[in-house]
Amino acid sequence: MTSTNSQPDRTPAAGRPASSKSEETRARILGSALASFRTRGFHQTTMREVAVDAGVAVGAAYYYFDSKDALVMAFYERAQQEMEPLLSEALSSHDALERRLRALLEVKFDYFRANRSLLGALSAHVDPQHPLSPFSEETREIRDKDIWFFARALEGTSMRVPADLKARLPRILWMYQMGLLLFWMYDRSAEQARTRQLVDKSLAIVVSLIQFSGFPLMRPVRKRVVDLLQTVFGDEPVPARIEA
Amino acid sequence: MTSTNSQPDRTPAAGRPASSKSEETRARILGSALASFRTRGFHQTTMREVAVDAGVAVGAAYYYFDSKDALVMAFYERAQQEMEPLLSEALSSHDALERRLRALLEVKFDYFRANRSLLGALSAHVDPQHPLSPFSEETREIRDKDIWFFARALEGTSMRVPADLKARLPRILWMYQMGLLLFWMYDRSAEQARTRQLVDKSLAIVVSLIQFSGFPLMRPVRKRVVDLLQTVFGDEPVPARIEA
DNA sequence: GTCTATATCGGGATAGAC
DNA sequence: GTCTATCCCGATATAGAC
Repeated sequence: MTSTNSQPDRTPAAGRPASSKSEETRARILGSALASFRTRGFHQTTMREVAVDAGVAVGAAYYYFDSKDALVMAFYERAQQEMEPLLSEALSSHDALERRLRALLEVKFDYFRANRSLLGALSAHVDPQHPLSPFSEETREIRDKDIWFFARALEGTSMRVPADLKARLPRILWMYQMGLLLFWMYDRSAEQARTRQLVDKSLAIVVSLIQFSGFPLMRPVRKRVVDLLQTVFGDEPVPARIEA
Repeated sequence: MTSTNSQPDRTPAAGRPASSKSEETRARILGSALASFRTRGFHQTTMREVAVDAGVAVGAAYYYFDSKDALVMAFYERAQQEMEPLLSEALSSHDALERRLRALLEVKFDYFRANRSLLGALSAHVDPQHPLSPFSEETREIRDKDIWFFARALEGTSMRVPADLKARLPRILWMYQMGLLLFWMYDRSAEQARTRQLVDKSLAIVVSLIQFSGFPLMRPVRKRVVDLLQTVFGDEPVPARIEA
Protein backbone atom coordinates (compact mmCIF):
# COMPACT_ATOMS: atom_id res chain seq x y z
CA MET A 1 0.00 0.00 0.00
CA THR A 2 3.03 2.23 0.22
CA SER A 3 5.02 1.85 -2.96
CA THR A 4 3.09 1.13 -6.11
CA ASN A 5 4.72 2.37 -9.23
CA SER A 6 1.79 2.89 -11.52
CA GLN A 7 3.82 3.95 -14.50
CA PRO A 8 2.62 6.45 -17.08
CA ASP A 9 1.43 3.31 -18.91
CA ARG A 10 0.69 2.95 -22.56
CA THR A 11 -2.15 5.25 -23.29
CA PRO A 12 -3.31 5.46 -26.89
CA ALA A 13 -2.18 9.05 -27.18
CA ALA A 14 1.24 8.13 -25.87
CA GLY A 15 2.83 7.10 -29.14
CA ARG A 16 2.17 5.65 -32.58
CA PRO A 17 -1.29 5.55 -34.13
CA ALA A 18 -3.12 3.61 -31.40
CA SER A 19 -2.10 0.11 -32.63
CA SER A 20 -5.72 -1.06 -32.53
CA LYS A 21 -5.12 -4.68 -31.53
CA SER A 22 -3.12 -3.86 -28.44
CA GLU A 23 -5.54 -1.13 -27.44
CA GLU A 24 -8.38 -3.56 -27.72
CA THR A 25 -6.72 -6.04 -25.38
CA ARG A 26 -5.86 -3.33 -22.92
CA ALA A 27 -9.43 -2.13 -22.92
CA ARG A 28 -10.70 -5.69 -22.41
CA ILE A 29 -8.46 -6.19 -19.40
CA LEU A 30 -9.47 -2.87 -17.88
CA GLY A 31 -13.10 -3.69 -18.58
CA SER A 32 -13.04 -7.06 -16.87
CA ALA A 33 -11.16 -5.57 -13.95
CA LEU A 34 -13.72 -2.82 -13.44
CA ALA A 35 -16.55 -5.31 -13.72
CA SER A 36 -14.94 -7.47 -11.07
CA PHE A 37 -14.23 -4.50 -8.84
CA ARG A 38 -17.86 -3.48 -9.06
CA THR A 39 -19.36 -6.85 -8.27
CA ARG A 40 -16.84 -8.31 -5.86
CA GLY A 41 -15.05 -5.26 -4.57
CA PHE A 42 -11.45 -4.26 -5.06
CA HIS A 43 -9.85 -6.54 -2.54
CA GLN A 44 -11.78 -9.67 -3.37
CA THR A 45 -10.75 -9.31 -6.98
CA THR A 46 -7.57 -11.17 -7.93
CA MET A 47 -5.39 -10.50 -10.93
CA ARG A 48 -5.85 -14.13 -11.91
CA GLU A 49 -9.59 -13.60 -12.21
CA VAL A 50 -9.18 -10.40 -14.13
CA ALA A 51 -6.89 -12.15 -16.59
CA VAL A 52 -9.16 -15.17 -17.01
CA ASP A 53 -12.25 -12.98 -17.50
CA ALA A 54 -10.43 -10.98 -20.13
CA GLY A 55 -9.29 -14.17 -21.84
CA VAL A 56 -5.59 -13.53 -21.36
CA ALA A 57 -2.78 -14.83 -19.18
CA VAL A 58 -1.81 -13.15 -15.93
CA GLY A 59 1.39 -11.99 -17.55
CA ALA A 60 -0.57 -10.13 -20.19
CA ALA A 61 -2.51 -8.24 -17.55
CA TYR A 62 0.78 -7.24 -15.96
CA TYR A 63 2.16 -6.35 -19.35
CA TYR A 64 -0.49 -3.66 -19.70
CA PHE A 65 -0.85 -2.65 -16.09
CA ASP A 66 2.04 -2.49 -13.70
CA SER A 67 -0.10 -3.48 -10.74
CA LYS A 68 -3.60 -3.93 -9.51
CA ASP A 69 -3.52 -0.34 -8.36
CA ALA A 70 -2.62 0.76 -11.87
CA LEU A 71 -6.02 -0.53 -12.96
CA VAL A 72 -7.68 1.82 -10.50
CA MET A 73 -5.54 4.66 -11.73
CA ALA A 74 -6.59 3.89 -15.29
CA PHE A 75 -10.20 4.05 -14.20
CA TYR A 76 -9.57 7.36 -12.51
CA GLU A 77 -8.00 8.78 -15.67
CA ARG A 78 -10.71 7.47 -17.90
CA ALA A 79 -13.36 8.92 -15.60
CA GLN A 80 -11.84 12.37 -15.69
CA GLN A 81 -11.53 12.20 -19.45
CA GLU A 82 -15.09 11.08 -20.01
CA MET A 83 -16.54 13.58 -17.59
CA GLU A 84 -14.83 16.65 -19.01
CA PRO A 85 -17.31 17.30 -21.80
CA LEU A 86 -20.21 16.62 -19.44
CA LEU A 87 -18.82 19.11 -16.94
CA SER A 88 -18.34 21.76 -19.61
CA GLU A 89 -21.89 21.28 -20.74
CA ALA A 90 -23.18 21.45 -17.17
CA LEU A 91 -21.53 24.83 -16.73
CA SER A 92 -22.74 26.23 -20.00
CA SER A 93 -26.37 25.57 -19.11
CA HIS A 94 -26.48 27.49 -15.82
CA ASP A 95 -25.76 31.00 -14.60
CA ALA A 96 -26.38 31.19 -10.86
CA LEU A 97 -23.49 29.92 -8.75
CA GLU A 98 -25.57 27.46 -6.78
CA ARG A 99 -26.98 25.97 -9.96
CA ARG A 100 -23.55 25.77 -11.53
CA LEU A 101 -22.04 23.99 -8.55
CA ARG A 102 -24.97 21.65 -8.30
CA ALA A 103 -24.67 20.82 -11.97
CA LEU A 104 -21.01 19.87 -11.52
CA LEU A 105 -21.85 17.67 -8.57
CA GLU A 106 -24.64 15.97 -10.44
CA VAL A 107 -22.31 14.97 -13.24
CA LYS A 108 -20.01 13.35 -10.72
CA PHE A 109 -22.72 11.52 -8.86
CA ASP A 110 -24.31 10.30 -12.08
CA TYR A 111 -21.05 9.11 -13.49
CA PHE A 112 -19.91 7.30 -10.38
CA ARG A 113 -23.30 5.86 -9.47
CA ALA A 114 -22.47 2.47 -10.98
CA ASN A 115 -19.04 2.48 -9.35
CA ARG A 116 -19.60 3.46 -5.79
CA SER A 117 -17.62 0.59 -4.34
CA LEU A 118 -14.77 1.19 -6.74
CA LEU A 119 -14.55 4.77 -5.71
CA GLY A 120 -14.27 3.48 -2.18
CA ALA A 121 -11.12 1.57 -3.05
CA LEU A 122 -9.68 4.80 -4.35
CA SER A 123 -10.54 7.01 -1.45
CA ALA A 124 -9.24 4.51 1.01
CA HIS A 125 -5.94 6.22 0.46
CA VAL A 126 -5.73 9.40 2.46
CA ASP A 127 -1.97 9.38 2.52
CA PRO A 128 -0.77 11.96 0.00
CA GLN A 129 2.30 9.78 -0.52
CA HIS A 130 0.21 6.97 -1.93
CA PRO A 131 -0.03 7.17 -5.71
CA LEU A 132 -3.75 6.52 -5.69
CA SER A 133 -4.54 9.18 -3.14
CA PRO A 134 -6.63 12.06 -4.48
CA PHE A 135 -3.94 14.29 -2.98
CA SER A 136 -0.88 12.60 -4.45
CA GLU A 137 1.60 13.88 -6.96
CA GLU A 138 0.55 11.09 -9.31
CA THR A 139 -3.04 12.25 -9.43
CA ARG A 140 -2.19 15.93 -9.58
CA GLU A 141 -3.00 16.36 -13.25
CA ILE A 142 -6.42 14.82 -12.85
CA ARG A 143 -7.04 16.83 -9.71
CA ASP A 144 -5.94 20.11 -11.29
CA LYS A 145 -8.21 19.60 -14.24
CA ASP A 146 -11.08 19.04 -11.88
CA ILE A 147 -10.28 22.07 -9.72
CA TRP A 148 -10.22 24.12 -12.85
CA PHE A 149 -13.91 23.42 -13.38
CA PHE A 150 -14.68 24.97 -10.03
CA ALA A 151 -12.70 28.03 -11.04
CA ARG A 152 -14.85 28.21 -14.17
CA ALA A 153 -18.00 27.82 -12.10
CA LEU A 154 -16.96 30.90 -10.14
CA GLU A 155 -15.80 32.91 -13.12
CA GLY A 156 -18.93 32.57 -15.10
CA THR A 157 -21.28 33.97 -12.49
CA SER A 158 -22.18 37.54 -11.60
CA MET A 159 -21.56 37.09 -7.87
CA ARG A 160 -18.80 39.31 -6.57
CA VAL A 161 -16.18 37.47 -4.54
CA PRO A 162 -13.31 39.20 -2.73
CA ALA A 163 -10.02 38.57 -4.50
CA ASP A 164 -8.20 37.04 -1.54
CA LEU A 165 -10.90 34.46 -1.08
CA LYS A 166 -11.47 33.92 -4.77
CA ALA A 167 -7.91 32.73 -5.21
CA ARG A 168 -8.48 29.97 -2.67
CA LEU A 169 -12.05 29.10 -3.44
CA PRO A 170 -11.72 26.66 -6.34
CA ARG A 171 -9.55 24.36 -4.28
CA ILE A 172 -11.87 24.66 -1.28
CA LEU A 173 -14.88 23.84 -3.38
CA TRP A 174 -13.07 20.85 -4.78
CA MET A 175 -12.38 19.68 -1.23
CA TYR A 176 -16.01 20.24 -0.41
CA GLN A 177 -16.92 18.05 -3.37
CA MET A 178 -14.56 15.34 -2.19
CA GLY A 179 -16.20 15.41 1.20
CA LEU A 180 -19.60 14.98 -0.37
CA LEU A 181 -18.40 12.12 -2.52
CA LEU A 182 -16.86 10.48 0.50
CA PHE A 183 -20.07 10.76 2.47
CA TRP A 184 -21.98 9.41 -0.50
CA MET A 185 -19.70 6.40 -0.88
CA TYR A 186 -20.54 5.17 2.55
CA ASP A 187 -24.09 6.40 2.72
CA ARG A 188 -26.21 3.32 3.45
CA SER A 189 -29.56 5.13 3.38
CA ALA A 190 -32.05 4.12 0.67
CA GLU A 191 -31.06 5.67 -2.65
CA GLN A 192 -28.49 7.69 -0.71
CA ALA A 193 -31.25 10.02 0.43
CA ARG A 194 -29.07 11.42 3.18
CA THR A 195 -26.43 12.50 0.71
CA ARG A 196 -29.10 14.25 -1.32
CA GLN A 197 -30.19 16.19 1.75
CA LEU A 198 -26.64 16.94 2.65
CA VAL A 199 -25.98 18.36 -0.81
CA ASP A 200 -29.09 20.55 -0.71
CA LYS A 201 -28.51 21.93 2.73
CA SER A 202 -24.76 22.36 2.56
CA LEU A 203 -24.81 23.90 -0.89
CA ALA A 204 -27.22 26.57 0.28
CA ILE A 205 -24.99 27.34 3.23
CA VAL A 206 -21.81 27.37 1.16
CA VAL A 207 -23.25 29.79 -1.35
CA SER A 208 -24.58 32.05 1.39
CA LEU A 209 -21.18 32.10 3.00
CA ILE A 210 -19.55 33.10 -0.26
CA GLN A 211 -22.12 35.85 -0.65
CA PHE A 212 -21.66 37.16 2.88
CA SER A 213 -17.91 37.07 2.51
CA GLY A 214 -18.03 40.25 0.46
CA PHE A 215 -19.79 42.31 3.14
CA PRO A 216 -17.50 44.91 4.70
CA LEU A 217 -18.50 43.70 8.16
CA MET A 218 -17.17 40.24 7.36
CA ARG A 219 -13.74 41.43 6.40
CA PRO A 220 -11.95 40.58 9.66
CA VAL A 221 -13.49 37.12 9.79
CA ARG A 222 -12.67 36.53 6.17
CA LYS A 223 -9.07 37.54 6.70
CA ARG A 224 -8.72 35.03 9.47
CA VAL A 225 -10.24 32.26 7.40
CA VAL A 226 -8.11 33.04 4.36
CA ASP A 227 -5.07 33.02 6.58
CA LEU A 228 -6.10 29.61 7.88
CA LEU A 229 -6.58 28.32 4.35
CA GLN A 230 -3.12 29.49 3.46
CA THR A 231 -1.74 27.46 6.35
CA VAL A 232 -3.55 24.35 5.20
CA PHE A 233 -2.99 24.56 1.48
CA GLY A 234 0.20 26.55 1.33
CA ASP A 235 0.67 28.79 -1.65
CA GLU A 236 -0.53 26.52 -4.38
CA PRO A 237 -2.40 28.71 -6.81
CA VAL A 238 -5.41 27.71 -8.82
CA PRO A 239 -4.00 25.44 -11.49
CA ALA A 240 -3.69 26.99 -14.91
CA ARG A 241 -5.74 25.43 -17.63
CA ILE A 242 -4.00 22.38 -19.01
CA GLU A 243 -4.65 22.14 -22.71
CA ALA A 244 -5.83 18.80 -24.01
CA MET B 1 -9.14 -4.18 3.50
CA THR B 2 -12.81 -4.97 3.60
CA SER B 3 -13.30 -7.96 5.84
CA THR B 4 -10.96 -8.31 8.76
CA ASN B 5 -12.48 -9.91 11.77
CA SER B 6 -10.54 -8.48 14.63
CA GLN B 7 -12.33 -10.34 17.34
CA PRO B 8 -12.92 -9.02 20.85
CA ASP B 9 -9.71 -10.91 21.67
CA ARG B 10 -8.55 -12.09 25.03
CA THR B 11 -8.08 -9.08 27.22
CA PRO B 12 -6.93 -9.68 30.75
CA ALA B 13 -10.23 -8.47 32.17
CA ALA B 14 -12.13 -10.83 29.92
CA GLY B 15 -11.99 -13.93 32.11
CA ARG B 16 -10.09 -15.75 34.85
CA PRO B 17 -7.41 -14.09 36.96
CA ALA B 18 -5.13 -12.92 34.15
CA SER B 19 -3.26 -16.27 33.76
CA SER B 20 0.05 -14.44 34.02
CA LYS B 21 2.10 -16.58 31.66
CA SER B 22 -0.30 -16.17 28.76
CA GLU B 23 -0.73 -12.47 29.41
CA GLU B 24 2.98 -12.05 29.40
CA THR B 25 3.34 -13.68 25.99
CA ARG B 26 0.53 -11.58 24.61
CA ALA B 27 2.12 -8.39 25.86
CA ARG B 28 5.47 -9.41 24.39
CA ILE B 29 3.91 -10.00 20.98
CA LEU B 30 2.06 -6.70 21.04
CA GLY B 31 5.20 -4.93 22.16
CA SER B 32 7.36 -6.28 19.39
CA ALA B 33 4.65 -5.51 16.86
CA LEU B 34 4.34 -1.89 17.95
CA ALA B 35 8.10 -1.49 17.94
CA SER B 36 8.24 -2.82 14.41
CA PHE B 37 5.33 -0.68 13.28
CA ARG B 38 7.07 2.39 14.61
CA THR B 39 10.45 1.77 13.05
CA ARG B 40 9.53 0.08 9.77
CA GLY B 41 5.93 1.14 9.28
CA PHE B 42 2.82 -0.98 9.27
CA HIS B 43 3.14 -2.44 5.82
CA GLN B 44 6.81 -3.23 5.93
CA THR B 45 6.28 -5.15 9.13
CA THR B 46 5.62 -8.85 8.64
CA MET B 47 3.99 -11.19 11.08
CA ARG B 48 7.05 -13.41 10.76
CA GLU B 49 9.25 -10.62 12.10
CA VAL B 50 6.85 -9.82 14.87
CA ALA B 51 6.84 -13.45 15.92
CA VAL B 52 10.60 -13.84 15.77
CA ASP B 53 11.18 -10.62 17.73
CA ALA B 54 8.77 -11.82 20.38
CA GLY B 55 10.47 -15.20 20.48
CA VAL B 56 7.43 -17.20 19.36
CA ALA B 57 6.21 -18.92 16.20
CA VAL B 58 3.94 -17.24 13.67
CA GLY B 59 1.10 -19.46 14.77
CA ALA B 60 1.46 -18.26 18.33
CA ALA B 61 1.12 -14.67 17.22
CA TYR B 62 -2.07 -15.59 15.41
CA TYR B 63 -3.26 -17.42 18.47
CA TYR B 64 -3.26 -14.16 20.42
CA PHE B 65 -4.21 -11.80 17.62
CA ASP B 66 -6.63 -12.75 14.91
CA SER B 67 -4.85 -10.67 12.34
CA LYS B 68 -2.26 -8.02 11.77
CA ASP B 69 -5.06 -5.49 12.03
CA ALA B 70 -6.00 -6.84 15.43
CA LEU B 71 -2.62 -5.67 16.65
CA VAL B 72 -3.48 -2.17 15.59
CA MET B 73 -6.82 -2.42 17.34
CA ALA B 74 -5.04 -3.49 20.51
CA PHE B 75 -2.84 -0.45 20.23
CA TYR B 76 -5.88 1.75 19.78
CA GLU B 77 -7.52 0.34 22.90
CA ARG B 78 -4.41 0.63 24.95
CA ALA B 79 -3.92 4.21 23.84
CA GLN B 80 -7.43 5.22 24.88
CA GLN B 81 -6.94 3.52 28.22
CA GLU B 82 -3.61 5.14 28.93
CA MET B 83 -4.75 8.57 27.84
CA GLU B 84 -7.88 8.74 29.97
CA PRO B 85 -6.20 9.88 33.15
CA LEU B 86 -4.10 12.36 31.21
CA LEU B 87 -7.19 13.82 29.58
CA SER B 88 -8.97 14.13 32.90
CA GLU B 89 -6.03 15.94 34.34
CA ALA B 90 -5.81 18.24 31.34
CA LEU B 91 -9.41 19.31 31.88
CA SER B 92 -9.07 19.84 35.57
CA SER B 93 -6.24 22.31 35.10
CA HIS B 94 -8.02 24.75 32.79
CA ASP B 95 -11.17 26.82 32.78
CA ALA B 96 -11.47 28.72 29.51
CA LEU B 97 -12.88 26.67 26.65
CA GLU B 98 -10.03 27.36 24.30
CA ARG B 99 -7.51 26.29 26.92
CA ARG B 100 -9.49 23.18 27.74
CA LEU B 101 -9.71 22.12 24.12
CA ARG B 102 -6.07 22.84 23.53
CA ALA B 103 -5.14 20.80 26.56
CA LEU B 104 -7.06 17.81 25.23
CA LEU B 105 -5.37 18.13 21.85
CA GLU B 106 -1.96 18.38 23.43
CA VAL B 107 -2.43 15.12 25.26
CA LYS B 108 -3.25 13.42 21.97
CA PHE B 109 -0.36 14.91 20.06
CA ASP B 110 2.08 14.12 22.84
CA TYR B 111 0.90 10.56 23.19
CA PHE B 112 0.92 9.81 19.49
CA ARG B 113 4.13 11.66 18.71
CA ALA B 114 6.20 8.48 18.83
CA ASN B 115 3.61 6.62 16.76
CA ARG B 116 2.77 8.90 13.90
CA SER B 117 3.22 6.27 11.23
CA LEU B 118 1.20 3.77 13.20
CA LEU B 119 -1.68 6.17 13.43
CA GLY B 120 -1.50 6.46 9.69
CA ALA B 121 -2.20 2.77 9.30
CA LEU B 122 -5.28 3.29 11.37
CA SER B 123 -6.69 6.27 9.59
CA ALA B 124 -6.15 4.73 6.22
CA HIS B 125 -9.58 3.22 6.80
CA VAL B 126 -12.29 5.73 6.09
CA ASP B 127 -14.87 3.06 5.43
CA PRO B 128 -17.13 2.86 8.51
CA GLN B 129 -17.60 -0.81 7.68
CA HIS B 130 -13.96 -1.53 8.27
CA PRO B 131 -13.32 -2.61 11.86
CA LEU B 132 -10.30 -0.34 12.20
CA SER B 133 -12.09 2.74 10.96
CA PRO B 134 -12.48 5.47 13.58
CA PHE B 135 -16.14 5.44 12.57
CA SER B 136 -16.80 1.71 12.80
CA GLU B 137 -19.03 -0.18 15.16
CA GLU B 138 -15.96 -1.99 16.48
CA THR B 139 -14.32 1.23 17.59
CA ARG B 140 -17.52 2.79 18.93
CA GLU B 141 -16.69 2.30 22.58
CA ILE B 142 -13.31 3.91 22.24
CA ARG B 143 -14.79 6.73 20.19
CA ASP B 144 -17.63 7.35 22.64
CA LYS B 145 -15.27 7.60 25.55
CA ASP B 146 -13.25 10.13 23.64
CA ILE B 147 -16.28 12.19 22.62
CA TRP B 148 -17.30 12.28 26.21
CA PHE B 149 -14.18 14.26 27.06
CA PHE B 150 -15.27 16.97 24.66
CA ALA B 151 -18.64 17.07 26.35
CA ARG B 152 -16.82 17.58 29.64
CA ALA B 153 -14.68 20.30 28.11
CA LEU B 154 -17.87 22.16 27.23
CA GLU B 155 -19.64 21.51 30.50
CA GLY B 156 -16.93 22.79 32.71
CA THR B 157 -16.72 26.23 31.19
CA SER B 158 -18.74 29.37 31.76
CA MET B 159 -19.45 30.00 28.09
CA ARG B 160 -23.11 29.88 27.25
CA VAL B 161 -23.91 27.62 24.32
CA PRO B 162 -27.41 27.29 22.83
CA ALA B 163 -28.96 23.93 23.70
CA ASP B 164 -29.59 22.77 20.13
CA LEU B 165 -25.98 23.28 19.20
CA LYS B 166 -24.63 22.05 22.50
CA ALA B 167 -26.16 18.64 21.91
CA ARG B 168 -24.21 18.28 18.68
CA LEU B 169 -21.03 19.99 19.64
CA PRO B 170 -19.07 17.23 21.39
CA ARG B 171 -19.24 15.04 18.30
CA ILE B 172 -18.32 17.94 16.03
CA LEU B 173 -15.35 18.82 18.16
CA TRP B 174 -14.28 15.20 18.07
CA MET B 175 -14.46 15.29 14.28
CA TYR B 176 -12.47 18.49 14.32
CA GLN B 177 -9.84 16.74 16.39
CA MET B 178 -9.74 13.84 13.95
CA GLY B 179 -9.19 16.29 11.13
CA LEU B 180 -6.29 17.86 12.97
CA LEU B 181 -4.74 14.48 13.71
CA LEU B 182 -5.12 13.49 10.10
CA PHE B 183 -3.41 16.64 8.92
CA TRP B 184 -0.67 16.11 11.47
CA MET B 185 -0.04 12.54 10.37
CA TYR B 186 0.86 13.61 6.89
CA ASP B 187 2.41 16.93 7.76
CA ARG B 188 5.92 16.84 6.32
CA SER B 189 6.96 20.26 7.59
CA ALA B 190 9.79 20.43 10.12
CA GLU B 191 8.53 19.47 13.57
CA GLN B 192 5.03 19.58 12.12
CA ALA B 193 5.12 23.36 12.32
CA ARG B 194 2.20 23.65 9.94
CA THR B 195 -0.01 21.57 12.19
CA ARG B 196 0.90 23.78 15.09
CA GLN B 197 -0.18 26.85 13.14
CA LEU B 198 -3.31 25.11 12.02
CA VAL B 199 -4.22 24.27 15.61
CA ASP B 200 -3.65 27.82 16.80
CA LYS B 201 -5.57 29.51 14.04
CA SER B 202 -8.42 27.06 13.75
CA LEU B 203 -8.96 26.78 17.48
CA ALA B 204 -9.38 30.53 17.75
CA ILE B 205 -11.92 30.48 14.94
CA VAL B 206 -13.78 27.50 16.36
CA VAL B 207 -14.12 29.08 19.77
CA SER B 208 -15.23 32.40 18.25
CA LEU B 209 -17.87 30.60 16.25
CA ILE B 210 -19.19 28.90 19.36
CA GLN B 211 -19.30 32.24 21.12
CA PHE B 212 -21.11 33.99 18.27
CA SER B 213 -23.56 31.13 17.98
CA GLY B 214 -25.42 32.41 21.03
CA PHE B 215 -26.07 35.89 19.57
CA PRO B 216 -29.73 36.40 18.71
CA LEU B 217 -28.74 37.62 15.25
CA MET B 218 -27.07 34.29 14.54
CA ARG B 219 -30.14 32.24 15.30
CA PRO B 220 -31.25 31.63 11.70
CA VAL B 221 -27.77 30.65 10.58
CA ARG B 222 -27.35 28.41 13.57
CA LYS B 223 -30.63 26.67 12.88
CA ARG B 224 -29.52 25.88 9.38
CA VAL B 225 -26.20 24.54 10.53
CA VAL B 226 -27.73 22.42 13.27
CA ASP B 227 -30.17 21.05 10.72
CA LEU B 228 -27.24 20.18 8.49
CA LEU B 229 -25.45 18.45 11.34
CA GLN B 230 -28.50 16.40 12.04
CA THR B 231 -28.49 15.22 8.44
CA VAL B 232 -24.87 14.20 8.65
CA PHE B 233 -24.81 12.60 12.06
CA GLY B 234 -28.40 11.48 12.39
CA ASP B 235 -29.84 11.47 15.86
CA GLU B 236 -26.98 9.93 17.73
CA PRO B 237 -26.85 11.74 21.05
CA VAL B 238 -23.77 12.52 23.03
CA PRO B 239 -22.72 9.19 24.44
CA ALA B 240 -23.49 8.68 28.09
CA ARG B 241 -20.53 8.22 30.37
CA ILE B 242 -19.40 4.64 30.27
CA GLU B 243 -18.23 3.61 33.68
CA ALA B 244 -14.88 1.89 33.82
C1' DG C 1 5.78 -5.63 -30.04
C1' DT C 2 2.28 -8.88 -27.98
C1' DC C 3 1.39 -12.57 -25.39
C1' DT C 4 1.61 -17.48 -22.94
C1' DA C 5 3.42 -20.40 -19.65
C1' DT C 6 5.69 -21.14 -15.75
C1' DA C 7 8.57 -20.59 -11.81
C1' DT C 8 9.69 -18.09 -7.72
C1' DC C 9 9.22 -15.25 -3.77
C1' DG C 10 7.28 -12.86 0.17
C1' DG C 11 3.63 -12.48 3.25
C1' DG C 12 -1.03 -13.12 5.60
C1' DA C 13 -3.63 -16.65 7.36
C1' DT C 14 -4.94 -21.55 8.79
C1' DA C 15 -4.92 -26.70 10.17
C1' DG C 16 -3.50 -29.92 12.79
C1' DA C 17 0.16 -32.23 15.38
C1' DC C 18 2.25 -31.99 19.86
C1' DG D 1 -0.81 -22.92 24.12
C1' DT D 2 2.48 -23.41 20.85
C1' DC D 3 4.82 -24.88 16.66
C1' DT D 4 5.37 -26.77 11.85
C1' DA D 5 3.74 -27.23 7.51
C1' DT D 6 0.84 -25.60 4.15
C1' DC D 7 -2.27 -22.74 1.34
C1' DC D 8 -3.42 -18.79 -1.27
C1' DC D 9 -2.41 -14.72 -3.50
C1' DG D 10 -0.04 -10.59 -5.39
C1' DA D 11 3.99 -9.48 -7.59
C1' DT D 12 7.93 -10.30 -10.43
C1' DA D 13 10.96 -12.51 -13.69
C1' DT D 14 12.06 -15.17 -17.58
C1' DA D 15 11.97 -17.95 -21.71
C1' DG D 16 10.09 -18.27 -25.72
C1' DA D 17 6.00 -18.48 -29.37
C1' DC D 18 4.07 -15.54 -32.88
